[in-house]
Amino acid sequence: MEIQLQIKMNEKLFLRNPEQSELGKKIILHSIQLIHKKGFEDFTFKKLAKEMGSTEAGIYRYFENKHKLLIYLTAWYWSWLEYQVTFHTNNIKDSMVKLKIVIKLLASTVEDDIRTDHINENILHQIIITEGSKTYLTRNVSEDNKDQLFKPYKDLCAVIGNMILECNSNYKYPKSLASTIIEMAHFQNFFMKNLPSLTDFGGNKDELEIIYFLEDLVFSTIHRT
Amino acid sequence: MEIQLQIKMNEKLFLRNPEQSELGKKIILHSIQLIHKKGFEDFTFKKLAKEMGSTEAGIYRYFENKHKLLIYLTAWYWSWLEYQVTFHTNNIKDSMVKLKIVIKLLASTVEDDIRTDHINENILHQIIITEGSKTYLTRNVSEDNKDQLFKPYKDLCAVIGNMILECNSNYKYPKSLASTIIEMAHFQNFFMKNLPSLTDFGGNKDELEIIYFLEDLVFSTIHRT
DNA sequence: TCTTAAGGATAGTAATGCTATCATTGAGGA
DNA sequence: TCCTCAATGATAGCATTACTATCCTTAAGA
Repeated sequence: MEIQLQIKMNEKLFLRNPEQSELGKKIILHSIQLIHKKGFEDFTFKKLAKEMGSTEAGIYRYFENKHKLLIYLTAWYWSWLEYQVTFHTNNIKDSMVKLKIVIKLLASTVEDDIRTDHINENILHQIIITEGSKTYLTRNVSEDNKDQLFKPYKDLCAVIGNMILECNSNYKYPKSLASTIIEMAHFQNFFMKNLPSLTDFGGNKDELEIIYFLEDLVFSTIHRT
Repeated sequence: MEIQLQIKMNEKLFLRNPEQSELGKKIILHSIQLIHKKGFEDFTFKKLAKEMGSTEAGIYRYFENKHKLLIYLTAWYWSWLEYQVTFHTNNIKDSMVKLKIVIKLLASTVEDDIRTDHINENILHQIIITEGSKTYLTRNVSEDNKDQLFKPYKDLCAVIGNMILECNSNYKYPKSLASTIIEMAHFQNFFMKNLPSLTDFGGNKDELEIIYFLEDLVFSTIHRT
């Protein structure tokens, strides 16, 4: 069987839905490649247009500006990841096991999901690590938040928060711990690769270490005696 | 007695030392105000020049670009904070007490240090919360890191890591836990104010809650049974 | 056949991110 | 006292960025 994965995105994220045209999908495909190649600061719609063999104006018909495009990609990523979490924890009773699966999904190298043509999840994951927090660390957070642009991130955080509560319904900070896990899965990865003295993973640069660190952190915290 | 506080900054952070002239100090003073007011993305040297009643070219004689200026301010902040940590934990034997002091210093509203004329630490702290991670989340991390631009941050992380080891020399991830504390002191604060559903601090917006969360996290992790 | 929406082509404009040049001033040295 | 030189101010200029607007072509659908 051949399955295509479609994620329904918030309409406020775009001017025209990029999933519904060839040009739109090309924008997504090439923007992921180009942001990864140049970094978000050095990425422009003009360069993207050139890379795609299209025009700047054409891209502006889909996305208001490059920041909205980044929010789109990030929102897509978190939605996709929540789906992964749901799928991989399905039918599992033990909440600790579920949490371990989540940590692994958050902190591991992602493999490209072939059910999504124009999105390379592996590269997208790397982008989210470096650029993800820039989506909300702005003057516009509140406004963007009112438009629900961060809903996928908040939903995932809620899902993880609930798993934490299933492990220990007396734990007082499930949501803060959930956002800590999510952020740290990415930051420790970034630090490991770029500022290794901020971590204990030194030269070996093994993602497994991050998983162990996070598991230790989470389970000692929620199973406090 | 009247004491002035001077922090010696890495020479690579500037073209001309802003501490050593009136114009330089004005740049620091007004850049803190303006970044706080407009956010880093919307902050430009032209606007800063206008605000200061100086010229764009004049500012470029001190700082290569606005990103370097942000790194300067951030590096200054972390140096100042390490000094605060050293000062407030001086003569204290109990490592747990020391760690609690650090957490409090990291997560509390900072008061303006009158020993530094041209720097408002309270506002600077708010800037670091929102803009701090943008200093390293770039394509240039490795290069900037080679120039030692992040040394104050890494030094503080090392200090905290050592305190963690003093509490429990068997704990395996002192540095990662230290960077987690530092980052989360800021992120949870940002979330509390802007994306509260990512935290458990809801409407009350009390920094004390963040301190309790971090203390619980740290001490259950390092005192795991 | 007519309509219309999507996309290509091109132009234009204000702001940004610089660099360069020249004049002024004021402090310190000869 | 004069000279020098570094710091600053004033102004200009230029490539790029971040858009917006217009016009044209094409292909699908009613």
